[in-house]
Amino acid sequence: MEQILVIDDDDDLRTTIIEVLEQEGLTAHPAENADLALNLLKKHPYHLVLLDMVMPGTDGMTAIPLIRQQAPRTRIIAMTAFSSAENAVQAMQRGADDYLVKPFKIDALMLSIRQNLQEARFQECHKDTDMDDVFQGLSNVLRRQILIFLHRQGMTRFMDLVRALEVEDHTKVNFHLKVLREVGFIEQNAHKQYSLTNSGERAAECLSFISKNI
Amino acid sequence: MEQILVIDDDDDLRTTIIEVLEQEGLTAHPAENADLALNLLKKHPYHLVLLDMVMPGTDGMTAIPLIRQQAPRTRIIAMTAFSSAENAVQAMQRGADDYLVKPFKIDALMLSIRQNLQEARFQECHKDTDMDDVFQGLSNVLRRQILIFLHRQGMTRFMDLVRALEVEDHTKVNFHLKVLREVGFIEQNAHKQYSLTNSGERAAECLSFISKNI
DNA sequence: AGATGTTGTGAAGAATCCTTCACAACATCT
DNA sequence: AGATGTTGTGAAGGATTCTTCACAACATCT
Repeated sequence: MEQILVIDDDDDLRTTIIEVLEQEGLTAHPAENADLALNLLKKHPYHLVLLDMVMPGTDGMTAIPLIRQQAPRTRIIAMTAFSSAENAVQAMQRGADDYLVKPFKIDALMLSIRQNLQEARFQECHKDTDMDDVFQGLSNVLRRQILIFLHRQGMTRFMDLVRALEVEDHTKVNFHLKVLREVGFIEQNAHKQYSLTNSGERAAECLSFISKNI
Repeated sequence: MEQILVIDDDDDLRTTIIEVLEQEGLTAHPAENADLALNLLKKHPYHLVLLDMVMPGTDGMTAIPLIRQQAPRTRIIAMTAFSSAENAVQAMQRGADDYLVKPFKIDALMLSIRQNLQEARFQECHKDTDMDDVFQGLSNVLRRQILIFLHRQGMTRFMDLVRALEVEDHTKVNFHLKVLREVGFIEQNAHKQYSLTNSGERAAECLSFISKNI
């Protein structure tokens, strides 16, 4: 069952939204401010949060990165009555996945929720690569260089990659490309160009996270 | 020198922006439509593109993911005269890094450019400090289990660790402890209890980061 | 002292990972 | 067509990593 957290200080609206969500067969919990919400998120995993931007105490804009930090995989839909393009951009830059302008139709809300839950589920099933595969992919210097190069460069053809990495024996690169393909980090398009899959992108981001943090 | 690509069908605006950027000491190239821009991006790496949303031919909104795919690390600043929150959200969801509403002050443009270039540069510093040791330490299931256990548990004696991990042969654990010690992730105190060093703590945090994000 | 449990070493072999080599299919250019 | 460059396979062997085994120093308990 999909778990949803509704963060809004307006009692009526919060209750209404929760009733609608439960009618739609989703499980929804209320939180009347951001701090309570963060506590709930600490204890329990949610698939998605609906977050009001304007609240007493910690406001929504501030809360976004805190929620992101606490629950990196949880979808965040920002809601606001005072909308502007600048505000929307800021919310997205801080990590919101969508941004709804009040008053919205229930249909619009449900559409956004359904889409975000589905994308999350898609990424989830793409995540079935286990930690072991990840480390299998990352456990070799050349493979890490390939990942980083493709992360920076995007689509690249085989020999260009070989030359960029300054490897004399191209079959060596081939061997490691095969490993990366088997692990699901890279793929080839119709023109035989290599690029990262999204799980490969995430792996490359992990690499940069590690190199930053070690 | 920072390379910038200005994509706009309005000749006057394009020229003006390029002049300003060059006065600021940046290198800027023009492209009057999205297809020309994609060709330029294929040939040459840019740090940042300024992208008009409304153009004949491939429009800006369509171009964003294409640019993203061709040049994943290039910053994209979307520009539009017809702004709405919905439009801004869509641009960000497709991969824009910022979204400016025309007419904008030159100062606002330069601020966004400077910020984006700086963040990009920050992410760039990928210095391959001995990542090899790190991965040496993390490249084995049992070693990862040991790290995670010590991260949760703190100081632990040898046989307690062996039993907690349910390994039948204690010398196996010993072997991996030795590796972890050589890499500098763990240490022993006077009572022969094992615990994480601070670099070991950081490694364990990387592990949990990875398991959250993959 | 003797029995039991803890902590550790070193070496041999197994398993895995990586490199190298020989070669081949295919595209592109002259 | 022939030459050149690109992309790829498979097998052999070398290198590294992991497991297992035999054993030993030391503490603790009875």
